[in-house]
Amino acid sequence: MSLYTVARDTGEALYAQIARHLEQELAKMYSPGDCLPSENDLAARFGVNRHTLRRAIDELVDLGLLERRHGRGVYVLETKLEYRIEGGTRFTETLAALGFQTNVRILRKQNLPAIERVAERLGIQVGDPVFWIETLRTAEDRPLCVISHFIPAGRFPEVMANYEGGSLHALLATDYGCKLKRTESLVTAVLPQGDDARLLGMPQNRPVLRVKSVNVDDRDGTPVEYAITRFRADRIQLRINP
Amino acid sequence: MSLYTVARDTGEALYAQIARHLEQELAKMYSPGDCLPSENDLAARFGVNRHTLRRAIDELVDLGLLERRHGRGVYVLETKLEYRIEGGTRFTETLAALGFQTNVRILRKQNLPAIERVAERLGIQVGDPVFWIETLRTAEDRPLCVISHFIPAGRFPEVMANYEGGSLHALLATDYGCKLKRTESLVTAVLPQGDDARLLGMPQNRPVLRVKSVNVDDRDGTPVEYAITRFRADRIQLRINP
DNA sequence: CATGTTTACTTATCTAGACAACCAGCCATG
DNA sequence: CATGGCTGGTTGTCTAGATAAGTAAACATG
Repeated sequence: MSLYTVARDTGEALYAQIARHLEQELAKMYSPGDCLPSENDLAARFGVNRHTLRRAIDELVDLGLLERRHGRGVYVLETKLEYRIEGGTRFTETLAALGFQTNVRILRKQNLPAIERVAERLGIQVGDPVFWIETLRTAEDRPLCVISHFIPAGRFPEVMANYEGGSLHALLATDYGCKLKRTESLVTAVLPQGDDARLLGMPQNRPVLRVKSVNVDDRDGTPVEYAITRFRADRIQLRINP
Repeated sequence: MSLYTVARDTGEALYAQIARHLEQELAKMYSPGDCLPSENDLAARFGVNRHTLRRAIDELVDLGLLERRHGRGVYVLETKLEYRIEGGTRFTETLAALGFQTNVRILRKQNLPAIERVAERLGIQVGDPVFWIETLRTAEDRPLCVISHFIPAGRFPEVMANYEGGSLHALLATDYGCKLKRTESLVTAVLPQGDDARLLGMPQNRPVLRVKSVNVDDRDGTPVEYAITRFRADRIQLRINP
């Protein structure tokens, strides 16, 4: 009996036991950036099939503790001490997939020099040219959210001319081959500012959910888009699952 | 070649293609509450192994579109305009870990019969006794959030008497050995109601972030606490990492 | 030295089959 | 009629093995 043998009779699934075990081990013996032993090795160590071990690792990946890197290994993630909620997904795309009739209206397209906050998130210099695209999205013909997109003009010179509605992300994917990946989302609640209340068809004194997000190109990790989305709070609810 | 045959050469994984296909089908041909064909049937229909089909369904379960019921089938969920982000973590504990001087003040402790909404989330019957504990948490001596905790009195009879401040979760852990795990969080923005604005020291017309969460005992999966937290929106920001 | 190739590793996906656990409804028995 | 068990169906888990595809470093070649 190896030290690592797992009891098989507690009713708890093997993969769950292994996940718990690994989680403790991570805290004790690993640091952020470390690479775990290969799946085959771990499977042998726990005396289970590789599929079962993968299922265990999947749990920890979902928890945000580990990250898989194809062809390289499984790595321990930073343990950020931020207000952290796992996850992150495309926002409006899911709604469309849910069968809601969604629509995009372009409110504004403009070329601007980057201010500090935008430059920092896009990884460019203050003053570098940035496309500022503002859109209004509706679901079932009722306004859902206003989005301000900021895109580095240097990297995507033709986006401004080519974007005529629809999914901006899809455009970046088809024209530039970007594989978009959301890196962070910050959620706050504020009162609507500027034209937002009017655009969203809501009273000035009702809150909006503001989500700031950065999308990077998963191929090289460079920021591609910084977006600030304002949802009508009465029409949206963020679900956060473990 | 069946109508449902999936191309196997596009680079996109089979399960992903099937997930996309099913997602569209859900929107067109199914209603909330419907039961899908069995995994075996679907696997046969798409001409793939049952494991591959399960993987596809897993995707849609993660998206919140479907729900598995052991021994019964896979069911279509309600499509509320609900926005889903993965993840979930303890809330105030993290702040303490960040080095903030935090404090808990008990506003109210009371024994109540469960109303439907609470009973449903705690997995008990309407009318069953529930402890309702309301707390105000401060960080650096400034009010941060008000939390309404609902705890099944039948399972934790002495909690009410024993809880005198500090971490309620810690109490549940030490006194009952609970291993708390957050199962879901729903985030909305609303205007403060009741005494919340006064308690939080903020104007009535500023929004609060309301987070509803359920904590279960990870050992047996039974709900242990249902909590509704109201954060001062100007003091908090939810970070959601992929 | 620079560059392309091979090789040995990794994770990713798919198939196949088995059994466990759970559920609902049918049916025999009292 | 009421109860309990049987039975066929469902999802849940585990094993086994194969192949694809990405990675990094050693290696060969110019």
